[in-house]
Amino acid sequence: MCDTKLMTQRDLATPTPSANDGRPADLRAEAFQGVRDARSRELAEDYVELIAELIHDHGEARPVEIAARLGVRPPTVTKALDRLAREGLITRAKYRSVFLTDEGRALARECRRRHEIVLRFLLSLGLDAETAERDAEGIEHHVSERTLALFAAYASKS
Amino acid sequence: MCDTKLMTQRDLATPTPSANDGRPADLRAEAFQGVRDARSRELAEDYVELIAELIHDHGEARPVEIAARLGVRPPTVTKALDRLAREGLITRAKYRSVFLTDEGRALARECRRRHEIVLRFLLSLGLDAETAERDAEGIEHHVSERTLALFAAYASKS
DNA sequence: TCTGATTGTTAGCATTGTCTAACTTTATGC
DNA sequence: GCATAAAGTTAGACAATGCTAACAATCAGA
Ligand SMILES: [Mn+2]
Ligand SMILES: [Mn+2]
Ligand SMILES: [Mn+2]
Ligand SMILES: [Mn+2]
Repeated sequence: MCDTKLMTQRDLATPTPSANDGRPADLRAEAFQGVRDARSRELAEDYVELIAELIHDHGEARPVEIAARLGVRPPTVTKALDRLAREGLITRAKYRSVFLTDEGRALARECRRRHEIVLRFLLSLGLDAETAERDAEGIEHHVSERTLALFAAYASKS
Repeated sequence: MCDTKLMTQRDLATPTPSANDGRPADLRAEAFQGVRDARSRELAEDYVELIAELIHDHGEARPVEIAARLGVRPPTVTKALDRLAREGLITRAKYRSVFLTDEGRALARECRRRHEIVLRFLLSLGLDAETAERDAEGIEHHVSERTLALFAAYASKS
């Protein structure tokens, strides 16, 4: 039934010190931790960025609009907005539209900046607009300030 | 208690057709959906990539090593491996080391390729090694094949 | 001003991903 | 070969993120 040779613990223990050694294990773990942290912030970032945009373009941010633009169902938005309110990024009253707190507005500004730098960079690399927008939406949450600076420099130089 | 002016639904409804119009709402929703899909694949990708690397470098992939490199606790790994097995990416027996299925190996190869292209690209942009590794770990899951091609071209050209 | 359509919330479910505490199995070293 | 150390699993908790179905509030038009 089981055709894989069952190796016992420590079987091939000879470390085989090939490529990456030293203490990259720690650094790697930190990198992964950083990615997990970024992932936990993604949702809030996309929400506040979108809310700021809706307020700017339409005068207000309604849950139904947020849901449509994010491509999720209204109850998902309700729950997410509750979390954002709990985190102090927005204020809201039942059945009413959504407002950003100062903190939320600051985060939105920061996200919009990142988004635009990444997007402009991808476009300046020669990527088509649609793919650029798609990729930027994911990448924006995972670029360090340092990388962002390089992206901005490249985009303005080209 | 509530100092925000409570706007009623449709208050500032004048559409204010500023910048982005047309049907970008749909496209945006698709972009967000794509990011959500990518996010749901992130974990499996990092696991199989790491497992392949451990097998290559050390002859086997043990949960304790996986946990150390990812910076998570052993039970987290156990549960994740159960999911990967259920998805057909790995095979395993209790208390034994982990093996990749053909499908898992194929995914690992693909992830490694993406990871390396992104990493080389960031380095060729002038980013320091540590930040590059950090950012690559997050970005790799959100670059389209098209973007990847541009990254590869830039890196080899520079 | 009703009344039907639209919008929003609630309740309840499923999955993922993380943890700690406690337990079991395997490996190691004497 | 046994005792201890190390590795791995199980159980159970919890938060986040999504969904559907059902209900409630608001809006808009006749
Ligand atoms: Mn985004
Ligand atoms: Mn964005
Ligand atoms: Mn990664
Ligand atoms: Mn990777």
